[in-house]
Parts: sequence; C-alpha cells; structure tokens
Amino acid sequence: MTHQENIYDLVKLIPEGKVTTYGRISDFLALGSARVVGWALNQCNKNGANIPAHRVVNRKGELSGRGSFATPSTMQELLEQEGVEVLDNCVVNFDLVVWDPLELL
DNA sequence: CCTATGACGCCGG
DNA sequence: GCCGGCGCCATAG
Repeated sequence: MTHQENIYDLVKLIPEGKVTTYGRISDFLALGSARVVGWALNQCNKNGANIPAHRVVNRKGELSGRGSFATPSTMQELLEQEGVEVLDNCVVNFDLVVWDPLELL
C-alpha cells in the first residue's frame, strides 16, 4: 500500500469549485510530511491518472504546482472553469473556497 | 549507503 | 508580515 493511492483517493473527493492544501492532506492521512503529497501529485500527472490535482494548493492558496501541468496556465484555467477565481497565481477568497478533509467526518 | 532535491510547512528573528 | 533556517519523507543518482 503506497501513499499515492491514499492521496489519489482523497484528492478525488475534493468537491468541484473547492480547493485544499498539501498540509491538510498530509495531516488527514498522517503522512508526516506535505512534501510527499506534492511528489505523489507530480507523479500522477506523469501517470496520466484522472486526478483533479489542480484543486491542491499550498497553505497560502498559491498555485505552486502550476509548473508541472501541460502549460503554466493550465492549473489556473481548470480552477476558473470550476468557478474558483485566481489572481496572480493565488486563489481569491482562499478562506471561503478551501475545503478540509475533516468535513468528511 | 549517502547526498541532493522537491507541487510543503512551522518557528523564530 | 516577510525571510531565512530547519524538519519532514520519498526518490533519484
């Protein structure tokens, strides 16, 4: 059982129009490090897995992973498609659109 | 086996 | 509130 599977499953559960953070995922799955999440998502793009990785941002709401998508603007475009406003690589009203995995409980 | 690196985050200055 | 340093864990070389 790899962390990737857990991370993929959780990321798939992020509601459309919402975003969450590496730290929250790391916390919820007790991974011990948020870096692992970033690494797993990086691989998922490469794997071509159908994961909404664009809904994962860093703790400040910045699109830190945009560089790993097809083009640097892909991540932002996908978010805006779902109604998430992005300005200067940051999620607008981050506090309002952030989703915490704990809400599953 | 050991070192460097990274889609991160907390703490102290 | 910004910045630098350090810890964190998995991988690649």
